Amino acid sequence: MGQPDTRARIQGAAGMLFRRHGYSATGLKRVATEAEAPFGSLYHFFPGGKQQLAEDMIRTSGPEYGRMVLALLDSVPDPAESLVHAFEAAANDLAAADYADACPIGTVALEVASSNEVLRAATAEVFEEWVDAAAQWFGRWVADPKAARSLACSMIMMLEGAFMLSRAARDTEPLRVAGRSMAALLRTTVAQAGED
Amino acid sequence: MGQPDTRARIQGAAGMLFRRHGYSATGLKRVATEAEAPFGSLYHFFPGGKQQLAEDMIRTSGPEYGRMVLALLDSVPDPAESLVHAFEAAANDLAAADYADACPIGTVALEVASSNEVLRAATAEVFEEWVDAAAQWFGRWVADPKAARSLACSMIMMLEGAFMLSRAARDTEPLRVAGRSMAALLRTTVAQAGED
DNA sequence: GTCTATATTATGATAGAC
DNA sequence: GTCTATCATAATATAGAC
Repeated sequence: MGQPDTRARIQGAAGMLFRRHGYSATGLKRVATEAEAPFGSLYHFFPGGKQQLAEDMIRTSGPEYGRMVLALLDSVPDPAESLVHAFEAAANDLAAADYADACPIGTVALEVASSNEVLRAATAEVFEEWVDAAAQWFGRWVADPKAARSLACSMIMMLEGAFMLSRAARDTEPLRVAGRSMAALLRTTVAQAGED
Repeated sequence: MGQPDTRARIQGAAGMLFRRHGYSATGLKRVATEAEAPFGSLYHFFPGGKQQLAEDMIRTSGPEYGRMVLALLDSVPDPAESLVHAFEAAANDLAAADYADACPIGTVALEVASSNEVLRAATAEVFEEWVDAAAQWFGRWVADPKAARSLACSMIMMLEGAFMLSRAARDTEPLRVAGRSMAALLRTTVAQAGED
């Protein structure tokens, strides 16, 4: 390695561009420029070209992002309050990034769902991992595994949908609404279980 | 008009491709081919090129789709049950379309959010219209306008997020979970208002 | 209004000197 | 491993015959 990790810079630039503009709109020339790397290095480190670069991003940034979101979920003792705080943190981050950087794989996931089987499968696996991890977290307050998994899946969906609406409107309100709705959903699930 | 509405065929083909593959991945050559229209006709009817074609799609298919979804929400007297049925209908439609045709503007909305101000604003206006219309519907069962609007926004977000996960996994389960969660959210909101 | 041909630029990808 | 030049192709867009 001559430069301080050319490969990492390429990965970083690709991840940023895929996240902001999606798969199709991201050109490899632009990736090389943004990474301050010669174009040839891109194919040296990623012989599979654009698809390999995207799959690498999905399988690296995806799990990382999942861990980051899950880590936000223990900010306070009350889980419902934690949900509100986590979505508020996401809202603040999104606004600070000028509504550019939301979910690293969401845009790509929709783009490739019907056109690239390799990348579709990669995004599906990441979503599945997120739901599994979140279901474990909800399991700490909801005894029924099916109920915990339903909450987990709902949280991921609400987050993705909230990112879409917040980015489109350039307004954090959808994300804040999503957090309050998830808190209400958790509270009512816990209360309902207590009745049995 | 010589052929039975060349313009409409171009609109239809563009809408289908934008919906399935997004904005960047949709080529105008392919649009013309799919529409069985000569390439020149495309620029004859849409001098603004790709962007005009996309904006037209967003402002036409967007409101149409909103009305279609809202119309599903009165299938049965109980509103919570209606929500479950509406999401189930969306799930069945998506599976029948081989997970290709979900929300007509969702993919485009994420793609253009940080790169095309005209199209971003168009998607934002459509989402706003949807939330307004849904808030009116929820208002029939929830007296507080803020609560009704919160439910409406949550429903749209949950639907968009569910489309993303269902398309990625090629599985209708996320959409069905979303419907049940929205039903629970409505029920708890109605119950909570009754306590006051 | 219809349709073909083409201009121009960008894309993903490769070859090969160093 | 680095970097440049270039390939082949496809993109958006336009010109102009009919």
